Amino acid sequence: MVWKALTDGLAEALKVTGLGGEEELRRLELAIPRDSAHGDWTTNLSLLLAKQAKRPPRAVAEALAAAFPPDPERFASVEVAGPGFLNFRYSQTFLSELPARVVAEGERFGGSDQAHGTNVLVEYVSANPTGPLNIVSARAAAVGATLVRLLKATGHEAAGEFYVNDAGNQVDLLGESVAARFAQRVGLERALPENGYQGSYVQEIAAALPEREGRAALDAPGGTAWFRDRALERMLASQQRDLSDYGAEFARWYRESELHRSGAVDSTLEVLAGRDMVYRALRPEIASKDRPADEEEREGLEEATFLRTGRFGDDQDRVVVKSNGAPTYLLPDIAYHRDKRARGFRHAIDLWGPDHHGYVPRMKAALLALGLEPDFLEVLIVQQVNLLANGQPVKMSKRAGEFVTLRDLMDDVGADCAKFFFLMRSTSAHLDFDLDLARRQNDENPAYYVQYAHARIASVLRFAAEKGLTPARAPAMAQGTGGPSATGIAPAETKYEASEEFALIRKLAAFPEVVRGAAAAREPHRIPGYLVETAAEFHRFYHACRVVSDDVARSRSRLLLADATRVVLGNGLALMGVSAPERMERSAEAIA
RNA sequence: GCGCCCGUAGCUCAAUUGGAUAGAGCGUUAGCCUCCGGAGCUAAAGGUUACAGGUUCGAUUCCUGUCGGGCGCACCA
Repeated sequence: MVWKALTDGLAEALKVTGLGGEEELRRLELAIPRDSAHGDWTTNLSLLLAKQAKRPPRAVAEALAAAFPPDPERFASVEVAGPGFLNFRYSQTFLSELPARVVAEGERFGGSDQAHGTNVLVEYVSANPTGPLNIVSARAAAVGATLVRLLKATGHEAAGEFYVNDAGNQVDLLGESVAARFAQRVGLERALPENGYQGSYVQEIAAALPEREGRAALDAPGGTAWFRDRALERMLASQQRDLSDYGAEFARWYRESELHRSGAVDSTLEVLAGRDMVYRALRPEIASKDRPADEEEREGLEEATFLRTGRFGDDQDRVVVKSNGAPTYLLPDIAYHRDKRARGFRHAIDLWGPDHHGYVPRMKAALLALGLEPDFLEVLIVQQVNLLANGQPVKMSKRAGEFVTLRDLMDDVGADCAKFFFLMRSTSAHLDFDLDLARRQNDENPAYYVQYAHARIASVLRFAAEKGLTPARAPAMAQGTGGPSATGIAPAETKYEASEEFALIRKLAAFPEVVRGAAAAREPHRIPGYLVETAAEFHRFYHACRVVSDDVARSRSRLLLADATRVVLGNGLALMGVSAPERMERSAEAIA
């Protein structure tokens, strides 16, 4: 991996010149400049070290460049540029051999073992099992699943998990709503509870219940539990089916009820008490002028149990056990994260919806109170999605149960297209999802651009094969040894001259760094961005360079480059969970 | 009132964690099919990065303030 070679080389240069050691190396930033005139890789290390070295940045850069160990297999030059950047340029050998290396590594190309197997748990979606998955869940599912794949690709032991809130008021309310709809179905009078769920799926669940048992449950003392349990399992199964069809994999569906049953909730409270982190008190006074109505409600309240989250950066202490003895949502959630750590995960990444961002300081504070490492939990907020149709926002009312579901979206624009659109944008930014554009199966739809390039390459390879031409390849290829010569292909066997060929090769060479950066920054949107650029680079190459021609050696070199591009596009799409088609049918709409 | 996300081309968004001349797509305009997939390519036009300060070799990025948009501020989950 080039990134590693540069890091090692600069470490050596720092040592030789006496400009720094491990401390300085930690500040090292390597990047692929957007302007290729600035080389294939660049670092600003000398600019960062100039002050402490008490030498001008350019002088530091000169010294580092001179001390950088020669590596003609990879680099042709190390230049000092601008105020003191160090720019590295690939050697012809490296570039000529790269396509063969990409094809030899196949689906492994782009990955690395950089993380050395660090355990990471990614919790995502975790929607309440009280209704169909909505559009924000669809976005979170695309992002979370891709994040897991990115982490795996960079050497993490990563797993996806869905936290099922199957305990508490919300599922009780679902049970009561279903019970009411069931009663109405069998001709009995029963009003929907206040704030009950109104979506049509509630009726569907009620309609599927066996009549005799249902009637018995309606009359039984605590019979709503019967409705609750059945509604819960049905909702859960439906969510699991939707996410599976959508391509979002979860290693485990972790139920909140397990935490209550196993005693993990109680023991977590005991641990917090043992650390002197909880106390019993009445709710603190809130400015009465803002909340006059609270005066009456507060009368007669018993003491609740508070957690000292205020000590750890939260605005105030939070209630973990209500005055009626029931835990708040926070306590089992703390127990859940404690369990994540106990299961051996070194790091937990949670993807939460936009309405939960206020909950982040509370949760982090709670885990600090528990004694977990400060950086154990990392929360990413998946911002909201605005659906647009005919250029107008699609109105969605959760109260009336009217909203576009994940299933609607898959049926409407397809899972591939939906995922591509969600992953195109930065997770932390609001997203306008243009349904009209996503529905369109023509050149205006960016989701097809990358897939088209992949299908086009497959077509060219098929065309060449019919003429008996195959991509250039070395007879014996060393597997998995890494390094530029690992393919064993001799440079003379591939012949590249055109600027479009080298531009494409350079773009392919950047893929591992894009994957590494996307994983490290938790920014999946870099992948589709890179793939669009790569597809564009391929199309440029394709227009400028005839691939299949009478020149057999050149044809085979170019077929190899096309094949390498196919591998990279395929790997990138696989990271996104988007299919890489060998063929694409022209739709009637596209032809018109 | 407090907190979080955000404000970049007509529209939707990037900008490699502070880097070199702020880039794509759509839309607009002008071109390119005897030939490997035209769902493609080439080019033009389009910017005081909301505004005002600050930090430094360097700011779209970090800090402060103002304006504007969205979302949160429960003994709900």
